[in-house]
Amino acid sequence: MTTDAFATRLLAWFDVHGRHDLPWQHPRSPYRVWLSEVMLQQTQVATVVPYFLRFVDALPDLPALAAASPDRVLALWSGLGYYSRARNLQAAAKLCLEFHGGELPRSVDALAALPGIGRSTAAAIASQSWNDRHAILDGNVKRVLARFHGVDGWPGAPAVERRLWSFAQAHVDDAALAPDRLADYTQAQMDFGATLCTRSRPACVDCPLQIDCIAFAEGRQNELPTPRPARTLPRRSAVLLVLRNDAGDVLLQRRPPTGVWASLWSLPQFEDEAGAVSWLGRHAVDAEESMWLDDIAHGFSHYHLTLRPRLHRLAGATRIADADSGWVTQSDIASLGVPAPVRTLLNRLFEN
DNA sequence: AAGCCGGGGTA
DNA sequence: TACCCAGGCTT
Repeated sequence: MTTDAFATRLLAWFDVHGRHDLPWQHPRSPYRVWLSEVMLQQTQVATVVPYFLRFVDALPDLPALAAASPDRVLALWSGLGYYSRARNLQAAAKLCLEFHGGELPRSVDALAALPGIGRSTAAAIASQSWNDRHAILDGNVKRVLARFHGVDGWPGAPAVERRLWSFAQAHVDDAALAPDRLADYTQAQMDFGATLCTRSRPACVDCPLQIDCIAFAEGRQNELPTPRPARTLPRRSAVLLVLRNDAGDVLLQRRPPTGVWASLWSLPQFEDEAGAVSWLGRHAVDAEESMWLDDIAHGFSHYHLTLRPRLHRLAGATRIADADSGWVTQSDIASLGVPAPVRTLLNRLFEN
């Protein structure tokens, strides 16, 4: 199983072609590795880099993260998506302060017991922070192993995923993989999948694993890994109320603690126009002027959403703010967690 | 096992 | 448009 020298060939490739200047590598601390790994869940490197730099500048260590207000953390996450990652991140920081002396725990099992850290992320943190010998299995590794070992079937299927984990474990257990190179090996797998063994048009001519790669031998590198089974996503629509008062401020509401965009600040949202009209009537809102703005198309992983914003300019003093809503200025919005399409809409609004 | 949870890059 | 990405949590 390990005679293919998978790990050592990958490391030799990494020394020449790997990425050695990512921001979380300099300096490389457990806190920065952890933050980067969570940000990188289902999110590409180029997207993460500016968010990572802003986050560590604002909250440079674990105690600072634990002590920050939840709204501050969500604001720093705003635009990255999957906001439960941010909530879990802070919850984990508080657990570390309470149970682990203010640091990340030193074992993968204790890491994986923290919210937001699963098996692969725990292994990535431990190997990169302390050179611990643990296998990772992220999207990159799944693709590389599916090709190298010729594994058929969608990697998201549990049976396929179990096979891929066993291959990943066998490679990391290779005695030829030096104990001081586990951090590099983890990074090498990610870099290899992200830059050479890419989803489309992999650079097989430059591949150090080519002679043992089953997909290449069978000419199936463009067919593996097997794509996810097709699914047609449902379409939904919603009406957003853009209320502006005399001062030009906009009314934002905190969203419910569960569901999409949980606990973020957004515009009042309704299933349809009737719901919006009813809400306006209940709050005795008297619009001086109103108009429909351009629709916003927004895609989620499980449905498509069309947002239909309706602008109302309100006359006179309107008192509809409470603990979960308030009138905000353009500069207020910068410090709040706001869904990306709503932030785009508000930025356009304030420019006019 | 399947559904939920964002946003952006890419072909 | 459709798919994928340094996944994990909930049911």
